[in-house]
Amino acid sequence: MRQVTIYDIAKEAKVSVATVSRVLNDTAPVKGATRARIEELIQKYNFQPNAMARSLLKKETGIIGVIVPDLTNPFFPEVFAGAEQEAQQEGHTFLLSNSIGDYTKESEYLSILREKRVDGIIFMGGRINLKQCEDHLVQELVQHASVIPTVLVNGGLRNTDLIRVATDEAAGTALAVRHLIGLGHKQIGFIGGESHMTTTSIKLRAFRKTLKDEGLEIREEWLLPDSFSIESGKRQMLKMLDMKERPTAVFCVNDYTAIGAIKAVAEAGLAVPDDMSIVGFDDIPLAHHFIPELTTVSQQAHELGRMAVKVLKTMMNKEKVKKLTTLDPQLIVRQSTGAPRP
Amino acid sequence: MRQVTIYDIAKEAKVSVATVSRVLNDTAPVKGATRARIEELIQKYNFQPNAMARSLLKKETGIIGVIVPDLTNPFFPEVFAGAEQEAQQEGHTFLLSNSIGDYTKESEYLSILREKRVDGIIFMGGRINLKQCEDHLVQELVQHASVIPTVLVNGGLRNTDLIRVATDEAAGTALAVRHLIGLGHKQIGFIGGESHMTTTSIKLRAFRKTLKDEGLEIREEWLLPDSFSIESGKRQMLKMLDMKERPTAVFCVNDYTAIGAIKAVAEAGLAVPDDMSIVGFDDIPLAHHFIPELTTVSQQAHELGRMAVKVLKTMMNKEKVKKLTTLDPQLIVRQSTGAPRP
DNA sequence: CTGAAAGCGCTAACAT
DNA sequence: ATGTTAGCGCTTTCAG
Repeated sequence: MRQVTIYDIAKEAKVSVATVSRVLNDTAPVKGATRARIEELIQKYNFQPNAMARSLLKKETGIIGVIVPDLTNPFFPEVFAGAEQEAQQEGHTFLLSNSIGDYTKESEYLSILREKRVDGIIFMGGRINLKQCEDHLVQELVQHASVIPTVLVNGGLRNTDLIRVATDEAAGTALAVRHLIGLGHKQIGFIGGESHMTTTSIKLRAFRKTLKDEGLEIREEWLLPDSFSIESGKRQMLKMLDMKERPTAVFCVNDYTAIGAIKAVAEAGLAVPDDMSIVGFDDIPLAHHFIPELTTVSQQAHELGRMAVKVLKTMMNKEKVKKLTTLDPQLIVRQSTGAPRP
Repeated sequence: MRQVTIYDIAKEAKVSVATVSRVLNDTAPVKGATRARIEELIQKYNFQPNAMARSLLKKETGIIGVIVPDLTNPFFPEVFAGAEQEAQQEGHTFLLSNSIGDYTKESEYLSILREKRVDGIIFMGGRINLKQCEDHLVQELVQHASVIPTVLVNGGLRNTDLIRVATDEAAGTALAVRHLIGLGHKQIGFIGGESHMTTTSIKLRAFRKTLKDEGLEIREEWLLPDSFSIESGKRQMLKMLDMKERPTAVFCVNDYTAIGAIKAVAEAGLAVPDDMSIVGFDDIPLAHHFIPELTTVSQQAHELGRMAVKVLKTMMNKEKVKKLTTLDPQLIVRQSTGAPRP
């Protein structure tokens, strides 16, 4: 069934398409009677103008493309919701895709977004979280970004000046570690995170710096990166519990590893936080439903999403934007941290 | 910076746009040399054809619109991931929007999707989960569906023949209740769910039917709908624990209420499952990380998403489809259910 | 194998 | 206040 066009309306209303367009967009005065007639027809046929035809000449689609690594990770829907809220007013819509961290897929989506002439791109995960990113992947993104306003969320690419929005993970780490120190801990470990990802190295560096600044010793054997899963948290905590001398508290790179660590402690018949304080990162929903409720650092995912489109909007207006917009993370103190046993 | 067009390529290659189009779409033989020259230019300028111009005349956009009530609820990202996987091959992309269950917002998005001429719509949540839906909301959706292939996921609209894909919630409920009965429970309660939503009434009806079929008594005071939150589960379980005579097991409408119920039991100093068996519904990630791990019914969210686009694809091909495609839920037995105390 | 030209549905000068 | 017309960037006959 062919959709009705502006021509059909015009013909039946006995006016030109220009007039119909005028009432559609309220872009010039139209006589009351004519307008009424046209509006009636629009109602009658339930006419909705073809956005593509319009975009073709206006050169804007009202669409923002979003690439996330894994929507199944609760962090991203939260960012998305924030972005959506901020985009609401301007009536922007989102083309969303999961890259599953697969660089090929990222490239494909980038192409699709480009073909669809989206007004802007929000890029998360994958290549922008790598400590070392292959050159052609960098170039590709730079190329796209030179044509379409693009903002990288919680990531970046060395030697480029791509616009970024990020929570200050180093500050977040410092917040968490200071909290532990404030509680009286002097022996603190680090668990989780893949070493080739920036989020891990940023946190690890901040971790070391904070300990050092506070005059505490850094014990290399208590630095146990691995991956981001619950399993890996469990594994590394098990390893830690096996040591003759072990920390009284650990900082985990994210909430999943923290939960894994807690499980390991519990299964070893020890108590959190009495025998071991544990702090996570991200504040996923699970964090405050878990028992014990997890002390963690909130990345303000929602705010991150809002900020990303805010920045994107100013880019689309061709105004100047800062290369890096930073968001302050927040420490959420709950039950998994406490003073060490005397 | 104006994007390069097929004309720019054509001019520089000294051929007509038709020829460029031919190599772009491999739609007719082109002499090797010419083709090479053109491909080189395409490379050089990083040319990507404008999808809108193409869609304008092909009358298809390669976009599927998805309306979900709340992406922050882990069920939906899972469905989305399934849909994405299935759509992959055909290269379809998704325009996603959160309606927050707000009917006005649903209407807005429906309009936008229509204007953008998406190839199909996947509709979830909101009005299609209402026992009683206002007529104009029904009509609106029917109208859109008459123009754009639309599938309703886990919901429906009375007196319409909109295409639906859904997990069989009644069967899932029966599965859970039979499991409880098989364990030896004879006194079983029902917790959670808003009464005006179909998911609640479907489950409640199946609950009653199963008890009856198994020859068990239905105690009206043990039927406690409320809402879908953790809080409501807790609240109703508290109420139940206060009764002089109480069930030994409860079926909760979803995992959140089940978790709330468990918390209430734990805080009352009782044990799950020894003092109270609890079964949830949905199998959200939290379900198997919670302590005790939750016995629940999986809706097969991922499969649901795949099926939805599968159905959508056949609709887009103008082939016949069943009005209702049903998916069998699965019982996932974990730790929150067991035999009642003797 | 290649080119010319019509047209997809709409907007925006430019006329009237 | 309204109509005419030229595109927006692409695909697709129809000729050659």
